[in-house]
Amino acid sequence: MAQKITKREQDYSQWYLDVVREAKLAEHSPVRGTMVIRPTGMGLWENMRNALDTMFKETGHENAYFPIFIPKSFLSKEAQHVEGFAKECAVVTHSRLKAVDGGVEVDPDSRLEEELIVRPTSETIIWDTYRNWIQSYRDLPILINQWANVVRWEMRTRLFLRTMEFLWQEGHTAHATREEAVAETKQMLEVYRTFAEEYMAMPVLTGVKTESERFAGAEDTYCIEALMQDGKALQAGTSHFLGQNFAKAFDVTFQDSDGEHKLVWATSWGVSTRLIGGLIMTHSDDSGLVIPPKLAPTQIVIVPIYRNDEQRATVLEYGSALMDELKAEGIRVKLDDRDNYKPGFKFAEHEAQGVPLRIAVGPRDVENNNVELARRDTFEKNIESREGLVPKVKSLLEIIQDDLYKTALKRREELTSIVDSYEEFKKVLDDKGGFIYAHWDGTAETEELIKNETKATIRLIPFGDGEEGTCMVTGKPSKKRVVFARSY
RNA sequence: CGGGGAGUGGCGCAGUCCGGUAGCGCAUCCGCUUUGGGAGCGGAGGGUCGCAAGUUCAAAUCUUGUCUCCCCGACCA
Repeated sequence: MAQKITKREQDYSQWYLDVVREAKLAEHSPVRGTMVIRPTGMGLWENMRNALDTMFKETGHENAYFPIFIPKSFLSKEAQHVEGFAKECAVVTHSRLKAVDGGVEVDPDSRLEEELIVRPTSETIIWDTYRNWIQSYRDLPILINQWANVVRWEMRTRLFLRTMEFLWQEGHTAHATREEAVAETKQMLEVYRTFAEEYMAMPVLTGVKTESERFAGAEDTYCIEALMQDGKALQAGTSHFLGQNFAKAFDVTFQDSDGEHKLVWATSWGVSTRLIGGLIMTHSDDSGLVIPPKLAPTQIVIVPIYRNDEQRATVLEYGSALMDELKAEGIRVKLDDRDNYKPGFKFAEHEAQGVPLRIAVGPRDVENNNVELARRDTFEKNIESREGLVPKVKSLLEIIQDDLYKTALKRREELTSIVDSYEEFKKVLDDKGGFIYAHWDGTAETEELIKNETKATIRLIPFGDGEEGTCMVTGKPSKKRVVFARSY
């Protein structure tokens, strides 16, 4: 069997790229750091988007759309925010090209009066808009989400994990009180956690970012943090309590019920196509993509097996009847009736693309009223009776979903360590990787030192109270352990 | 942006050192035989060698510039 996918233990980065390619999720586009998301990848994103969108609606949010172009002056209004994003903004300076012998060049006469920023995130344009929408406490809260593309001029890119243009959702809410905004921030973090666990089958830790890892312009950044198979962490989603920073910068005030004019409290929260990268590195194996049934664009593929036209007709009839029955149950199913590929080839191809369940039907199955069921995640194959197959298959999809989560959780637990000394910390980091719970004195200096010496960062500070101790580096007191890891 | 590697039919590569007008495997198309784990045989199509300049009688090959990708670092979701 030809091996088109590099083995994980041989070269994890190459394996990741091979999986993306063989699963037909995406490919590089001519401009550095940009990608074409292919139908399979987009199908996956659409399923993720639909699930999230439903959850956003259920928590009272509405979708809106704000422009991709932002006046340059807006970016400079919130100091932290500028500092965070200034270095990675694409700027539109001209409005047209002109033809010159055989090609085109930028028309110098078309220089814009005010240059435009291609949004790296939309806080500024949104808060500029909210100012006009908010006058009274009766206008609050504003609970809006948008699905959009954003551009960040990254130095080093990887398909899905970090691209210059990516698709995401950004929620932007406005509230009358601090408490309400904080509650919103936490609620949306919970939405992300639920989505990651229940749909992506990806266990995540939740917590607060340290000051150095915080979103530019936020008072607090909460995050969900996942652990990849190679022991590196991935920030999978963030929810920010923005305090009154943007309200101050954009002068967004409201008259409260007590007659006082007050600054609005804000949140923003987002997840991106980066989640697809996380999904790949959580479940996939050396045969290709593995994706949870709830998100799989195709949940079941039916592969017919035959020796001649007569058998082909019989088997296809049997297979398409089964397909119709599965479709009627709302299952996303395909019948692979291509005649120019052999079954073995199709098996390998659908495995590479991560279809969770395969049903093979051949003349023997038709005769015995059977099918062969094969699980993508475990490669387990069984002959099953055609009678009662549909409910069996439905529950099997649920079992696969569940098993993927359990397997991922077990691996995360195995890759999680608790250490007390810096020596041990370094050893665990190099030998095993993963999440490491350790005491830290709470200073940016110590955090920086650890990062410089070990490349590990504080992924999050867990919520709530923890066991007190002393910092593994400085010996100063620590209120609780924080989570370290090397990360993507 | 610094260090390293690489761009040659759709994909993977050889050819580059030592210039002489492009080849292999897979894929594609046609035909026949096949089909329960990536089919076999026969035939056919497809490349201005990433792009741009330069050197030369002659450039995939030498020189310079530039773009893109991969790995490692600094930055970030």
